Amino acid sequence: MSASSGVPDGRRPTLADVAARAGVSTALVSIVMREAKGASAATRERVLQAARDIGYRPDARARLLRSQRSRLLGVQFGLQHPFHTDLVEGLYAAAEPAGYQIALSAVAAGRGEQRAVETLLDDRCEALILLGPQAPAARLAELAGQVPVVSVARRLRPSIPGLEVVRTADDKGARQAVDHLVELGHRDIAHIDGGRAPGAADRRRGYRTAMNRHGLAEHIRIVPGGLTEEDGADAARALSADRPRPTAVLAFNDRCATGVLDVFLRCGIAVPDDISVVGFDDSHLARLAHIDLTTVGQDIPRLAQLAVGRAIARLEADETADETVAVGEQVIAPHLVVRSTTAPPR
Amino acid sequence: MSASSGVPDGRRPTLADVAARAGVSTALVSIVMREAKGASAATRERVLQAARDIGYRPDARARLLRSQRSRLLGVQFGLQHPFHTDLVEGLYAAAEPAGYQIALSAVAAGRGEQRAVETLLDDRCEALILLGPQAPAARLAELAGQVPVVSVARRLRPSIPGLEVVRTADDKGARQAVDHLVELGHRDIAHIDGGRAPGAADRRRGYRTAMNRHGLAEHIRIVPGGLTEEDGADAARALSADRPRPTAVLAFNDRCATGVLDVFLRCGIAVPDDISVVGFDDSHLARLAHIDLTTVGQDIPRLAQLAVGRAIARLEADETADETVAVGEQVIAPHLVVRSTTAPPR
DNA sequence: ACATGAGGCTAGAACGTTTTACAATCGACG
DNA sequence: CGTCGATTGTAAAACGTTCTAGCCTCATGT
Repeated sequence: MSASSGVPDGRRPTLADVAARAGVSTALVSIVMREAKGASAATRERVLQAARDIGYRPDARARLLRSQRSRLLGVQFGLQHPFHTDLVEGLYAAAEPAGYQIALSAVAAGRGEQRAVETLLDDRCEALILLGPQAPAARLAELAGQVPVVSVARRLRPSIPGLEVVRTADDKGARQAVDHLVELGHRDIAHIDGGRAPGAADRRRGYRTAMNRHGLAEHIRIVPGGLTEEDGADAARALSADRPRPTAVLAFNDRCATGVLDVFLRCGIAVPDDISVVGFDDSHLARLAHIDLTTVGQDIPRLAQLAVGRAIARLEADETADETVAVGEQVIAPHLVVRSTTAPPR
Repeated sequence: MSASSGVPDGRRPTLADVAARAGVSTALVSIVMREAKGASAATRERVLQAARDIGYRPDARARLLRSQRSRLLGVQFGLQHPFHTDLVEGLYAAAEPAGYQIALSAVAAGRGEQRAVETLLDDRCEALILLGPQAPAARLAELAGQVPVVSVARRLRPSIPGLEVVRTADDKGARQAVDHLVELGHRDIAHIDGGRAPGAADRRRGYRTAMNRHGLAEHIRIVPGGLTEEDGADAARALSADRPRPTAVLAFNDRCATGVLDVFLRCGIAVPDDISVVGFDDSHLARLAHIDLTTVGQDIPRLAQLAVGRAIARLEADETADETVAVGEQVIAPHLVVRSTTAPPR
């Protein structure tokens, strides 16, 4: 029996209710609500008052069912990846001022990318922003055929039409990490890789070329890893049994590095005294003082800004049939953040 | 020029397209797509084939514009709270088998609860599941007047109609933590509280009564804190200057505890040798071996399951005008998880 | 032979918006 | 004094579904 809403029955108030109360047509109410021109200041105020009175809120679904534009950007992200949640925060910040909404769809245990993307598509998102997508390139190409797609942090053949890539120069990042370690005096530097994860191939390559460049070819050691703490832990266990043990490790990402730190800690291997550890991403995780991880920083706000920018550019271009948007790929530079998990070898 | 879609122009295929191709009415296609009864096996197959041919996917917006039920549960969560992301994972797992969809709306820097809830409402969610909402009770009551609301982890006057509460027995949790510390031999136990955060009052009270019960009334010390690492760090700095310094600290939650650990670490105060630290939530964070925090565990999958269950119960009850759902509040027991940040005092 | 009922299907009206096309009013200008 | 162009407003047709009512057809029971 809550009388907070102005309509008698339980229904949510609609345009028609507002129109009736203000004594105008629904079309006019629509004009006022959209802040379009075509209404006098006086009626505008009268309509707004009526809307306030009965607690009217436009129905987003109906609205975008009618108007072709939904101004909705679908975002797929990994719930448990700090790097992704940081990115999402940036995406909100970039999209809302530009007049676009974000629709979130999480990838989690029991909910794969396929499912995540499907729900976004069903919601009629105009473009898809995929954070570190793992789907096969063919699948992404297929998607890009239906709707503009921005892949963040995953490199892809730039020739796929309708597909934009925004990413950090992963190879360069790995190189920076190796340079830093070499500068500290390390020679035996291992890399725990990310397997087939987005960016893994580039980081692997960056590591390899940097090692070669420093004349450390024979010390190249790549341990299979992954992108979770568990993957890092497994790799670290393998590594700590190796002889000679490397004096430094570059992990695929911060989560992986955290797993590495854990294992070393429990085995009594001191970081950074016995071994140095470098992560990748500079997510929230790395900044926790208890972890305080030296890591390769990605410029997260920038990545988010660019991703939204590319998606929107694509949309507005499609609208005007303007073909001058063929950028395809934006690569931005990483920068090393030195914290306390790296030091000269003993 | 991508011919992947079966319709000539760029349009997304609709019911009508499928109907035309299969040579039936749109109503029948609708019946088939919804797996409703009223179509023969033969035509059913023919329609499905046509749908596949042209790559038809139902339009979620149009669908729920028409059908009164949207089967959509709106979830408000804090992007940066591991406890929340863990919960969201559980919510997906609970909702999808029940035939409900989850719509996510994040609270983040620059995007408050008000905004988060508004977008959910605009999307015509049938019910709202709010994770640790901080909004004033009056606001929540107002919301609950419009739509069933489930508050997770935030206690509220159970008398508010349309509002369900699912939470952990926070007071009991705090008591368990204090009991554990007392058992280890601690007497001087401080509490860094959560201020006005959800659950903070109960945890404060639980701490206080437990201390009293153990005859440690004069050692009660409550330091103002909050729910982020920064809040914990500030409190820890204050605490480490105090004389006598407490031998144990119960922090408001895991994030706060992490901040505490950081500061102690940097000040050269050893945990658990010089001081024991207990967190709250048992989120991902606490389990990171580098942190390995003794904490009060909340049964996250259970909380999620119950939250979805209550929301759905409410909806189905409203539907049948059945008034037997007045549960209002579900409180579930916490359990202490002992890890490596607690030990007997020196 | 005739009602009865069930299965299979369709026409057409919703749902709550936006959009298009057009009508009325009014001041100004020739 | 008629005509023009703004301005302010409206009626009605979309948008892509679901839902209600009802129409066939055919088998069944009497």
